Amino acid sequence: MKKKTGVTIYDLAAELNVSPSTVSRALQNHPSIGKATIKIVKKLAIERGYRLNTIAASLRKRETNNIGILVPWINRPFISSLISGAEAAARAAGYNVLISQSHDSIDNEIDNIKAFFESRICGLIVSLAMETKEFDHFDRFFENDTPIVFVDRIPEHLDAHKVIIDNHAAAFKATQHLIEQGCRRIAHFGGASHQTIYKERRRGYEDALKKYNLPIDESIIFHGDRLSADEGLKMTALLLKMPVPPDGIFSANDTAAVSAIQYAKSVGVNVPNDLAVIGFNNDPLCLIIDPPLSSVSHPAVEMGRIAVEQILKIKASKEDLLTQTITLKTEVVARASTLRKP
Amino acid sequence: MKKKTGVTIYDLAAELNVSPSTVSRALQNHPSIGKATIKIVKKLAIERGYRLNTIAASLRKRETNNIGILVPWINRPFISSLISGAEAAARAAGYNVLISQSHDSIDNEIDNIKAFFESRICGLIVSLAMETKEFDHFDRFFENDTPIVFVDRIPEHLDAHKVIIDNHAAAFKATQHLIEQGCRRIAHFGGASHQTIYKERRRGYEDALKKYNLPIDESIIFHGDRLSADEGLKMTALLLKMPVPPDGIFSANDTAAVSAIQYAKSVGVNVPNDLAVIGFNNDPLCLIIDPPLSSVSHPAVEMGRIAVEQILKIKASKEDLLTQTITLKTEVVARASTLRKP
DNA sequence: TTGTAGGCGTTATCAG
DNA sequence: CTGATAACGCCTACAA
Repeated sequence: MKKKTGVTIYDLAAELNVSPSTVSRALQNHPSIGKATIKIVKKLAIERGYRLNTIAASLRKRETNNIGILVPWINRPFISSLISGAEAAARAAGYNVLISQSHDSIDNEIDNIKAFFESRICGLIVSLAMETKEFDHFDRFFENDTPIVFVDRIPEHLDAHKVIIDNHAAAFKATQHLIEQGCRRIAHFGGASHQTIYKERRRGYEDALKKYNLPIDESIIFHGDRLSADEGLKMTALLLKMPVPPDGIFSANDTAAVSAIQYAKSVGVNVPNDLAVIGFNNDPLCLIIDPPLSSVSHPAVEMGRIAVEQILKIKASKEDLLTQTITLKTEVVARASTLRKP
Repeated sequence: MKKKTGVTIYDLAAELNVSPSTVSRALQNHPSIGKATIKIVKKLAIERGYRLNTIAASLRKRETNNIGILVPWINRPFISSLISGAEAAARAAGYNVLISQSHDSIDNEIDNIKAFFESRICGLIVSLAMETKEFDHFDRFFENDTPIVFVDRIPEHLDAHKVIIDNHAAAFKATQHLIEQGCRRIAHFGGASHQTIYKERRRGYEDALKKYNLPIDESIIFHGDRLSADEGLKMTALLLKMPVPPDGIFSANDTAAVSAIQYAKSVGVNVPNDLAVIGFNNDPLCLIIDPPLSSVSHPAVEMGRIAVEQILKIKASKEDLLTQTITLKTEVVARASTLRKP
């Protein structure tokens, strides 16, 4: 198992009768190297097929050019789109992308963060595990000045760079949309309530109800652990068995919303007329379910791209940048699951 | 931006009055180091919070502990599951996973392979881009003895390690299932016909027809570029406008199959009685569409895991292993889109 | 503008 | 069983 080493800056230096440092500097367009020298060096580098040994450079600089991405699950439409956007942006800038998944477990999250740290990533993008409530495991990166950007599921009270959507506004608009379609008793499927995104979505939901003077009824507000299809079915079953069932559901994700539609159909409840349903994320499955599911668009690919751009920006600036939160736009995508015929 | 260096083997060596080499060897359980020494060294390593600098080790060993995964698209259910399986297995073994996507373009594939090579990955898992017909860009890895494992979309005639499913058998069984449900005129949606998986699926389809003495009719066999939802709609529209439309469709993926159902429903064609539809991959959307889509299960997570295991096995063995093709089992998952009432 | 020299932290090769 | 020494390939004060 021998790896061919390839051409080094020493080889080029020898051939050109200059020192290796000159070659090194020329290759990186160091200002103090003559234009002519730079040109000659680069020309030979190409001719000889020189390739930077990033490992050696990493050792010297004490960091790699790998950006780590930690997410709860890779195989979810929203997340894999986010990764896709991040990967494309990173690669375009000459960085690699390392991925790992917490499976929504805090222990995994801690382990993976540690592994990332030890492999000397040069930047980290994180969407928190459902379980995560403490953030000490990120401290080593802060101490280290390794840029971190939190995306989507973020630590609300941590002073850190973040890329999010306005969950409150999105939820407000989604709920408002249901009200505009005539719903007066709207249930809510939320996620773990310590997670900011779910807390905010619930707040948006409640604020919309308030604005329209509709009562907030705790008995039709649920919080799922995972908002899985299974949970969606169970929650809907509970709702529809109530003496006064709701006439609308705002679900904090699409999976549970789809289940709601499926369950409603199975017991002869008409969607959207008896029960209007709106989800969140605008996953591809919105277009598969019948009737098509209204949802809130989520710019996942863009979020991934911007997170990488933030990492690069932070790295590029010498001083510590003030932490910044970038909020991306979302909109209600109205489809047949909420559009009632007049 | 200063990175804390942390404890090195020199620090441990100094404190224990042994040489750094002894520490290094003790840490890796080198056989020629005394049990006692090993114990002492490891104990101190833990106490002092020593962490291996993988970059330095990589420089010395000329390879990293990063496994690269190149896939067409990350944000597809089947692929993200495959990555998920690979990531979990790699991480459990102490490896990181680098991902990149070709977007089904050969140029991207070549670029990404080059980037992987330059970042000195220690193993590579590849599922080919739709466009790929030549494989020279992998040569550098072969010359280098860096293990490659091809998964799913593989180079048929290249002597290499592969993890696949038996596409011919799967397609045969799927087609047979349609026949058993009474279909006599079965159309086929295939992918790029130079890709082995699609060629094999078509062969399986044709062989099933032959076995049951059904004619093979080229006019109801399509090959999509991407097998997208859009293509699915168009192909179905063509089929249903024929003087003698088919009574069954075997699609080489689920996306196009779902479109077929949607189109059929939109023009009042009953699924499964007028038109039975079966897809491939058993994506989550099979359970969303109404009627639920029959499909062929695809052990994507397992495929990812096994690919990583193969990489590790190849690395572990000193001599060049004979190339091996591992074929995973699939089965027909029959649902309402094909199950006709007697 | 360029060269020199030392070091990043580890591992492999020799000797003992 | 253990130690000294020399790489791995690059970068960066400091010197010239």
